[in-house]
Amino acid sequence: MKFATWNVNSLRVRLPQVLDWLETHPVDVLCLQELKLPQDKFPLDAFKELGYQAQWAGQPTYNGVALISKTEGTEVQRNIPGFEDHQQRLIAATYPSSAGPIRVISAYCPNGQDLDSDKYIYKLNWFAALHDWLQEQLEQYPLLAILGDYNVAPTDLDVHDPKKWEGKVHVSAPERAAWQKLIDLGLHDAYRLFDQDSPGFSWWDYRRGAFRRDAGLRIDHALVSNALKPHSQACYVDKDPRSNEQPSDHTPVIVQFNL
DNA sequence: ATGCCAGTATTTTACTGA
Repeated sequence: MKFATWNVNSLRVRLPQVLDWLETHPVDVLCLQELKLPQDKFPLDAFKELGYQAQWAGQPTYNGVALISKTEGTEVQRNIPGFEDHQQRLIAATYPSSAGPIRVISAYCPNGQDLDSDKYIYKLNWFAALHDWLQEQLEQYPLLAILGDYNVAPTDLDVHDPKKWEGKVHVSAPERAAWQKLIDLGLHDAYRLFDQDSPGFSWWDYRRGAFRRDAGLRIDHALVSNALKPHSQACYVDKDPRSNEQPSDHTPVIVQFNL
C-alpha cells in the first residue's frame, strides 16, 4: 500500500495536476490539504472517473482537506472531536488492509503566522487538541497514519537556512515541543525511518526563486504508529510537481507499506 | 522593515499563506 499527502493550495486550480499525478503515481490514499473549496464544489466526478473515491471537508476560501482513496473510507470523522473549530483542517477514515483496518488522517495544521499572533495561540491549541484525540485514536486503531501539512519543521535539518529561520514560526521551540508530544504518543516520522540522500523539503516559497535555489522546508509529514512502523518500507518526496506550470508551493510526500 | 508570489473574495486592495 501507498499513502501520500499533498497541500495543493486550491484544488480548483490544481485539479488537472492532481489527476495527472494520480494517473502516473497511483496510491491507495491521497491526503489533500488547502482545497479552498466550499463543501458542495468538490470535483468528486473527476476522481471517480479515475477509479477513486473521495471524502472531504470543505469551506469557502481557506483550508479544506480530503481523502482520495481506491476504496471508500469508513468511520469518517471531520475535525477534532470536542475542539470547536470553524476551520476545516482534518478528516479521518478507516481503510482495510491485509493486517487489519488502518486509520488514515489528512491534517492541515495551522500556520500560526507570527509568534505574537492570535493565530499562533490557535496553532498551539490545535496541536494540543490533536494530541489528546490521537491518544484515543491510537488505542482504537493501532494501525494509524496521519499525513499532512504540519507547518512545523521538526529540526534544523529540515530547514534550508536555520540561522535565518531561528525562532520564527514553523521552527519555534513551542511548535517543536508540540511536534515532539505527538512523537511521544508512539508515532514515527516516516521520512526519518530511512536513509535519505535529500533534505526532503516539501515546500518552497513562490518568491525569490526559492525552488530553483532549493530554499525549502520539510513541513509535510507522514507519521506512522508503533504497529504500522514495521510495515513501513519507504518514504520519499516527489519534487516533480513543484516544477509544473502554475504549481502548488508544496509537493507530494509518499509513504509505502508492505501491506 | 518590507515586498517578493499566489489564491481568494471583492476589488482597484485586503487577507492569508509559510
